[in-house]
Amino acid sequence: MKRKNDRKLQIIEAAIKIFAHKGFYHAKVADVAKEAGVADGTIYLHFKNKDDILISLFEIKMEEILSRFHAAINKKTNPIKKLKLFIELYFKLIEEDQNLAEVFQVELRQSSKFLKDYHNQKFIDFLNIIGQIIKEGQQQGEFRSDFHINTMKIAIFGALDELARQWILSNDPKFNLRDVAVEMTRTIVAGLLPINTGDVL
Amino acid sequence: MKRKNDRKLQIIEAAIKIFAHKGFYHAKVADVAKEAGVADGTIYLHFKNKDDILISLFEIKMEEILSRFHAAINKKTNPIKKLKLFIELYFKLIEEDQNLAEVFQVELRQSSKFLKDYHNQKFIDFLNIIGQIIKEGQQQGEFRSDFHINTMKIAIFGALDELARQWILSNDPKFNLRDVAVEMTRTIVAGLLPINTGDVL
Amino acid sequence: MKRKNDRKLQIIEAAIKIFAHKGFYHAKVADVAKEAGVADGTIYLHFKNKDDILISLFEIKMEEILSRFHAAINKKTNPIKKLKLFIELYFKLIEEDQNLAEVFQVELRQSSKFLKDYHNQKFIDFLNIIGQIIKEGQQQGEFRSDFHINTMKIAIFGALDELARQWILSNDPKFNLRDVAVEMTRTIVAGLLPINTGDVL
Amino acid sequence: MKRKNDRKLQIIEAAIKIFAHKGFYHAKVADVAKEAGVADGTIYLHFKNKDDILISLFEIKMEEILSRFHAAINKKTNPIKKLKLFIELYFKLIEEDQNLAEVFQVELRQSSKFLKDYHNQKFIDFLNIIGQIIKEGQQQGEFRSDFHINTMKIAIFGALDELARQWILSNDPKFNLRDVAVEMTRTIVAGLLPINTGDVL
DNA sequence: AATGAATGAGATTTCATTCAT
DNA sequence: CATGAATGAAATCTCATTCAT
Repeated sequence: MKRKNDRKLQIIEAAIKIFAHKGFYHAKVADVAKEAGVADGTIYLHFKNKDDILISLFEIKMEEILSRFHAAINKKTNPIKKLKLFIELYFKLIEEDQNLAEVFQVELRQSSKFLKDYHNQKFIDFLNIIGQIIKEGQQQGEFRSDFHINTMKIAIFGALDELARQWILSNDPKFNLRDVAVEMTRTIVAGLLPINTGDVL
Repeated sequence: MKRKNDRKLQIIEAAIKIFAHKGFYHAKVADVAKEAGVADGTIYLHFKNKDDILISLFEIKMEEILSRFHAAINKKTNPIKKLKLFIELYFKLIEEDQNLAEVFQVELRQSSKFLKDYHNQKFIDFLNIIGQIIKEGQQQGEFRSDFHINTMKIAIFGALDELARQWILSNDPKFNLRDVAVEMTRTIVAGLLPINTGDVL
Repeated sequence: MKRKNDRKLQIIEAAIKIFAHKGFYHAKVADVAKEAGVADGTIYLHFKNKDDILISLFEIKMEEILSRFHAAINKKTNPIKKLKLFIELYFKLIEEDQNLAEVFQVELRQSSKFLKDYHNQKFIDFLNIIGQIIKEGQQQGEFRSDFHINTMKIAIFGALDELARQWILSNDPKFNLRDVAVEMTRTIVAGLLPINTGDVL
Repeated sequence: MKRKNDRKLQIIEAAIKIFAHKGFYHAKVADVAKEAGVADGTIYLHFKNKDDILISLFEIKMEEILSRFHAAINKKTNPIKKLKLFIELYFKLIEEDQNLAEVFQVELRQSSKFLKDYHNQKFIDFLNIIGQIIKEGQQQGEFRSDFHINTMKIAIFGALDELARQWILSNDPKFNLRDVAVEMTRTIVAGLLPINTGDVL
């Protein structure tokens, strides 16, 4: 049993690399097999079809990520600290495994719409980490309450995600995600604090 | 015998519809031809190949969008008003032509990495509309200066874009982009105002 | 009527050039039209289809060639002189219009087998010029009689033709067809003279 | 599961038959596949593309032919005997495998100009068998020396080749290649013997 | 379980030919 | 007569998936 899972992970790691470099549609199953060092047919002992590789990859990796995020964030109690940490963790994640990041950013975004029967619950869970933090912030009076949590969690994720994407696409060495994390934390928190902006708008 | 440009636009409109519904990779050139009411071969009188349909589509539509945004935003002088307007225009754009929005959001994001020799200058121009607004805001002392314009323009675009994407993907009638515009304007402006957050972080 | 024929010849000249450079199958009717300076559709006012361009081209040009050869050769009476002249005329023909030569050599050879309903009578007539010369030579006792005219006319044509082909393909400036004509005349005549070779074979 | 080479040869044999009957350009890859009893896609496991079938076919068959000719001819020492043998072998080759002959005669002649990057070294080697025989003949004083070997090898090949082609195209049962071989040997040898023809020319 | 040769459906693209102007 | 935009049949080639070994 352990062995079987090893082989599956081995294929997934190969798939991440290949999908990141060629894109899901341009990647051939044979490419993944070669990168994984197995025969083409072996892929089909572990995955239903090509789509299933992408879905499984996402499920498995996302589970790891969710655990990691939950574990780290639950150690803090202050919502602002939690938000700061989330941002740091997110950019660290991107930096650590660019290939995985690229697959998530580009391929899954596009694919979830076309992969049959795939409801992307893990992504929703991920967004909800932010949602939960904001909620606590509102409950504790640290954040304004004149916005919807569902809107804001998407907006925050979108901001971080787009920064991550542009960081991946650009190869500018001056584009440093740690600095970006500091900037973004400051700005996002500023945007959420209970400060009246009514007079300028 | 239609004017050459008419025929090209007719195919582009069909392509937007088809690509939005099926996705670029799942869409057949024959689908586009049928939707446009022309023969398959006619496509190739106007476009080099399938990729070229997507690129041309983007170039032409993006030009329109850039003009429209520039024209509207240049009528205002106050950076905060400009930012507010940008957000409104962006969501209006998404609402007006969901198919186009979907193609831009999903297909082009994925494709721009693989379409050969396609440097997406128009997208950079679009981002720079936000960049320019922020810059003016900083110069006029309306916004903080402790962040990079290039970071912030990406973040703002990412936030709006992700909201738009989720709006398109969800069909929740309660998810109203006009309300979102109001919320986001308030929050983004709050995030940029020259207010010290140092004490909470 | 004269005008109509002019237009047809104009297309034929263009076709010779295009077919010589690209080969019949790789040449597009549109290429021929462009080279001729007419619209694609105009071609079909003068020719039934693409095959018909090649056939007509051959018929018209071959008629000219046959007349020219007959006229020149009939001025001589001696079969050896006639043969010498034929060889000279043939290489001169090749040198004069390489494009036409190339079309005849490569395209027609291949095409006559696949062009529907085309029995290549003109080519037979051309071979028979040689046949007639040999026949006269035999009758006048200048040539041996222990070979078949039909065999020999093909062999002689083949020798000259292959030399022409290689001359066209090579661009060796030292490969001079006039010298070749001299050599070949000497050798062919030697091969036909009534000299017994029985002892060496 | 056949040996890889078996499968390739099987496809080549099918291709020879199909190309001979329909011509390279009119033959569909699907025709070859069907004749070979394999799926269309299988062709592409062994050949890069349709052109590659023709080139591979030529290379493989030509190698066989060159070996066979070299082996047989090297058993003789006398140049005249060698030439006689060459002629016999050539016509035998044509008779033995008419389909292959047809492909070589018609298709390759036409194609070699267009198949990209294909320098037909094997054909040059084949011509040089004749060249070598003539050279030996000259060195041993059996043949005249007042002609160029490079000219004569082409002429001899051309004569034989055109006879072969006409034999294939005609279906005349009286057209017998063995008789032709005898005639041609006599004539070619006569043409090369050191006999002065200066007085008749 | 693993292999990898074989499959064959399916998509892009070409281009000879037509016909309304 | 001439045009050239439009047609659409047809062919090459790809690649996810299967299955005998």
